[in-house]
Amino acid sequence: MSFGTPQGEMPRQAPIRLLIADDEQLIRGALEALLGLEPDIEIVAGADDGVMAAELTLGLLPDVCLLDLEMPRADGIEAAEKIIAEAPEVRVIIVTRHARPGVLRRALAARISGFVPKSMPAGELADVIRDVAAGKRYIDPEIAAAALTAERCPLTERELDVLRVTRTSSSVQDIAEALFLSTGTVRNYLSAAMTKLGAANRRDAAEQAWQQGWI
Amino acid sequence: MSFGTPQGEMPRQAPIRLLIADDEQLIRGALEALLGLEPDIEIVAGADDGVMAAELTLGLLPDVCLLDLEMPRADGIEAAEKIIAEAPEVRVIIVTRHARPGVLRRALAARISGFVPKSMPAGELADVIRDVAAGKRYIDPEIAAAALTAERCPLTERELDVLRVTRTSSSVQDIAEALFLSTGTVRNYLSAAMTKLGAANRRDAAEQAWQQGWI
DNA sequence: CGAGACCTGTGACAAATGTCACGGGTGACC
DNA sequence: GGTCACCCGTGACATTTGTCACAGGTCTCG
Repeated sequence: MSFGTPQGEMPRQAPIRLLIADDEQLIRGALEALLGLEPDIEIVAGADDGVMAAELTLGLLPDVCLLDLEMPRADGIEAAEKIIAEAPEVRVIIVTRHARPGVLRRALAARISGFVPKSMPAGELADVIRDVAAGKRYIDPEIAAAALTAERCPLTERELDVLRVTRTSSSVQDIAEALFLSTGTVRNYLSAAMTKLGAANRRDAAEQAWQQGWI
Repeated sequence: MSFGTPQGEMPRQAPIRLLIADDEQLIRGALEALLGLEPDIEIVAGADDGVMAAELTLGLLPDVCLLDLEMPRADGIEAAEKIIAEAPEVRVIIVTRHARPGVLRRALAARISGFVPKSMPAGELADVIRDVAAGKRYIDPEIAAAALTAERCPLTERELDVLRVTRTSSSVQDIAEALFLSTGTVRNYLSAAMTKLGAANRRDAAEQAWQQGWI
C-alpha cells in the first residue's frame, strides 16, 4: 500500500508477524480477514488448539500470538505458559468469551501481555496488537476492575480440589474415589466450601468457584 | 469493482444484502471483515442480540440474515421464527458453536435456509450465503447425519418442562413452585425421565436432554 | 514448646432426593 | 364403551446429601 514509506512518528520497519489460535475455524478465518486488512500486520500461521499453537510459535517465532482461552488439548493460558517459558520474546494476547476474574490472575501470572474479551469492538483489536508488539501491555479495563474488586479465594487447596472434581462427577462416591478420599471427608470439605461460599449445594459452590476463576 | 458487468452465466444484478447478528462484537466485526471482502455481498447491519436482529431485519429487509444461535434476549432460532413469520422472503442462516441434533430440528421447523457450525472453514461461508440467497438450502452434513441417527425424544411434554426448569433450579421445591406443582409430582416426573434416559440424577437427565436438543 | 491452620477420618443426625405403588382425572383412538 | 397415554397427586420407603461434633495427624510460625 504505502511501499514502506514512514507514515507516523515511529514507523515500524517490518510488519508485525502474528499467529492466531482458535479452535473454531470460522472465527479464526474471520479474524485473519479482519487483521489481514491492516498493512502493518502479517499473519504467519493459524492453530487449532493450544498444543499446536505452542509448537508453531516456537518454530516460527512470531512477534505476537493471539490465543483463544477455550481450546482443546491445552487452553490458552497453558499454551502461553509454554510459549513464554521457551520464547520469552514472543508477546501473548489472550482472547476470551467469558472473562472470569481469576482467569486474568492466572494469565498475568503467566506473564501474558494482553487480555481482551470477545465483547471488544473489532476495530480496536489491531491497535491492541500494535501496542503489545511495541512492548506495552493491554488489559481490558472492565475485567481488570472486576479482578481488583473480587475478594480473594477463601477456600483451601483441598476444598478447591473437591470442587474441581464436583463439576464432572455426579455423586459424592465418585468424587471420593477420584481423589482417594473417604466419602465422609469429601462431604466435610464440601460442607466447608458451601458454608464459606454461602451455596445451597455442592454444585452451586462449584459453579461459584468456577465463575470466580478459582478452579 | 465490476460496474455491474455480468461475469458468470447467471449474474446477480444487485449485491446480496446481508445482516449479521452476534453478541460478541469482536466476532461480528471479524465476520464483517471476512464477508466484506466479497464484492457481491453488502453488509447492511449488525445486531447484538436476537430481538435487535429481528427488528433490524424487519426494517431493512436484507436478502440474508446470519444469526448466531447463542444470543441474549432471544436466541437465533427465536429470532428466525419472528423474522420468517413476518418477512418470509428473508433467508436465514443459523451459525452455532455447539451443534446439537435437536437444535437442527427446531431450526428446520422454523424454516431456516442454512445451518452451519463455527467449525466450518471461513472460506466456505460466502459460498453458503450465495447459495442461500439464490434460494437453495445448506445444512451442514455432519450435523444432519447426527440428527438423523439420533433417536427421537422418549419424554413427555411435562417431563421436558420439569427438566427445563431443573437446569436453573437447585431444589425440587424450586422446580415445583416454578411450575405450580406439588413436590411429589415433580419427583415422579424426574424419576420417570431419569429412568427413560438412564441418568443417575436429575441434573444428568437435564444435561442429556439438553445435549440432545430436546429442551 | 504451644497455637493455629490444614488434612483426613468417624459417627450421628436431619433434610433432600429418588423409587415405587397406587389413586383419580382427562382426552384420544379403536 | 374400553384401552391407553398422559397429567397430577399422595404416601411409604431407601439412599444420598449436608451438618455437626470430635479426634488424630502434619506443618508452620512465634
